[in-house]
Amino acid sequence: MKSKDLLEKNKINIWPEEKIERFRLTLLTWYDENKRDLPWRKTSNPYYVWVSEIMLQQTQVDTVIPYYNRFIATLPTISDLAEASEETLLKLWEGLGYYSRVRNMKVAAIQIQNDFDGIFPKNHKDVLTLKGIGPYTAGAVTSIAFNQAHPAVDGNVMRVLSRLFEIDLDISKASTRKVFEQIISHLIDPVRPGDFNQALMDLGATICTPKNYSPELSPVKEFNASYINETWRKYPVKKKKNKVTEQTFYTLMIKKEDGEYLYEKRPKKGVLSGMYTPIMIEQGTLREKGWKLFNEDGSYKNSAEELEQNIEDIYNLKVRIKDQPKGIIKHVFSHLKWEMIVFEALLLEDNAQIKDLKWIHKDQFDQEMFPVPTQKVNKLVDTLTLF
DNA sequence: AATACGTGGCT
DNA sequence: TAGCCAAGTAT
Repeated sequence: MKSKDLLEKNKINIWPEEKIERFRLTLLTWYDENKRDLPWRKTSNPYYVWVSEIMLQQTQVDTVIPYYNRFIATLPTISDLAEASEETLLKLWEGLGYYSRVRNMKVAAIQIQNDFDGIFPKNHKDVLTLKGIGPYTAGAVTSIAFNQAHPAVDGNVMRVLSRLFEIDLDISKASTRKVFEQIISHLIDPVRPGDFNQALMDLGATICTPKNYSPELSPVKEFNASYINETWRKYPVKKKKNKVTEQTFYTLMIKKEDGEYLYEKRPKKGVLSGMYTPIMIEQGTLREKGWKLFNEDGSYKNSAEELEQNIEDIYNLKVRIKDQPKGIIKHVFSHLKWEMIVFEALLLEDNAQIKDLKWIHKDQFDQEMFPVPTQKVNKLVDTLTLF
């Protein structure tokens, strides 16, 4: 669909040129005086801008800063990234979440070596071919690093614009982003497109916030139709999320006498792919159909014998499991909740032939990459009483 | 088009 | 607290 059709269809009236120019000036003046001092704003190196934009996906600025500094200090060039091992990369990303982001960055770095002579491409279409770079990130990097007038529409921008123009479209729908990109293509400052995009995001992050929003404090309130019409509480329109799936796992900290603990590498697909967790058995998937560790009244059964039998059947490991759980750990993902009922166990006999098992000494925990649920379980190690 | 994919902060 | 929210992308 042509851009004009897209805006007309949604009854969005773009301002006259004179008003657009006043808006640019007002926004950029505010930005120049109020922009946040962020490490990636000290450079226009496209590699650094790229790293920051990937880290900032669905992640708050304060969380990203230390990760960003460590990442570029460790891997200062694109070729460093292309040659880095998966373990190095995951350790640098440990705790940030959405780990496919860093795996994709390595793929993209190799793409840059192979397809673009090792130099980050300037052409917007070329940038979009890079793994892990979608419409937002392509617009952000080309506008910020190369000063090209491409929209960079993220959640902030959609929230700001939906309030400015009283847009009723559901911002949680993928198709909606294109409408906002059309608006930006009209508004964006042709001289300072990178600053314009960042100004809109800063405005969304600091003033035009999701909660505790006070439109009268905005530097662009005179342009804000929802403020003028007192409809600002309606925007943005966003569909509520569905409830997340809840899963309960019997989680085993299996220990050897020498202080090593057993971990299992997760499958290549799915949540926390390729990362290590303790042995986890989902409640309801045990061999004994319907077997549970709890009595009907919610109290614990006084024996983990059946769980031991399942471990032997599945892993060829003979273990002695302590009867009472060591603790219950809850971890919330974006799309599911885990409840981990943690038991300590002692290895009696190891006939395992599954290669994705790994013994790790507790003194080595700091050197290993663990996802946060595993880190939470690991914290219980110091409290283990053993047998 | 809808869903999978982490984590931490805030109310 | 349970739910929402944060500079999205891949499939």
